[in-house]
Amino acid sequence: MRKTANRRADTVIVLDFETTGLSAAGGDRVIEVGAVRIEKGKVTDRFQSLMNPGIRVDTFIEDYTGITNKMLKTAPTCKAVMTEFADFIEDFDMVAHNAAFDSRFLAAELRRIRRASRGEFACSMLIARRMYQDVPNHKLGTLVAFHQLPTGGVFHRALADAEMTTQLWLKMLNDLEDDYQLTKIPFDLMQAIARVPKSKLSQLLMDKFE
DNA sequence: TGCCAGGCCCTCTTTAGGGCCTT
Repeated sequence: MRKTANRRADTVIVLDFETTGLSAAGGDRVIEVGAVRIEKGKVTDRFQSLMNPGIRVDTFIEDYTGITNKMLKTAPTCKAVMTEFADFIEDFDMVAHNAAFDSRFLAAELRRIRRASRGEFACSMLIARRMYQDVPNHKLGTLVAFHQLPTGGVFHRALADAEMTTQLWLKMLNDLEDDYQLTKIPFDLMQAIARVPKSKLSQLLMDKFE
C-alpha cells in the first residue's frame, strides 16, 4: 500500500497542458500549464502560466487555443515555469482528462529540467467512460455540458480546462459516494475504476466495499 | 521526399482494425 495515512493521500493536482502538438516524443512542447490543487475535496490553490517553448506554434494551435506566437514571445521560459510547477505539484497524485497525454508531456518537460514527480495519474476520461455510458461522447466539454457543471465559458485554455476537469472529478467522486453509500473514495480506487472493464465496474465496487 | 502519437477499447477480435480522446 502506498501513501496511506498521510496528508498527501487527501490531496490531488488536476492539471492540463496546452501544447504545440500531440507528440511529446516527437518534439512537441508545452505552451501553457494550468492546475488546480484539491485537498480533502476542496480547491485550495491554482497554478497557471504560459511558457515560451522557443519554437513557433502553427496556426491550428493558435486557432484552437487562442494562444498566439506573440503571446508566447513574452512568456517566461519552459525551464522557469516548469521549475515552479514542479514545486507546485510536489509528489502529489494527479488527475487529467486523457491522462496518458498529459503525463507524457509532464514527464518530458520535467526531464528537460532534470526533475521528476513520484505522483501517479488517474484519468478522468477513462473513469467517465465507465461511469457515464449514456453520454454522447467523453470529450471534456461534452461531459461538463451533460452534467451541467459550471464553466467560465472558456475552452482549450489550460487553467479553464483544469477547472472543468476538477468539477468532473468532484462530480464522479460524489456520484460514487452516493451510489455506494460511501464517505470517501480513495485515489487508488479511482485508478482501479479506470482499468476495470466497463461490465465489471459494479462488481469491483461491490467487492471493494461489501 | 514523405512521413509524422500513443494507448484504450470495442468488435464483424485475440494471427486485427478502427474509433475515441488529448493538442
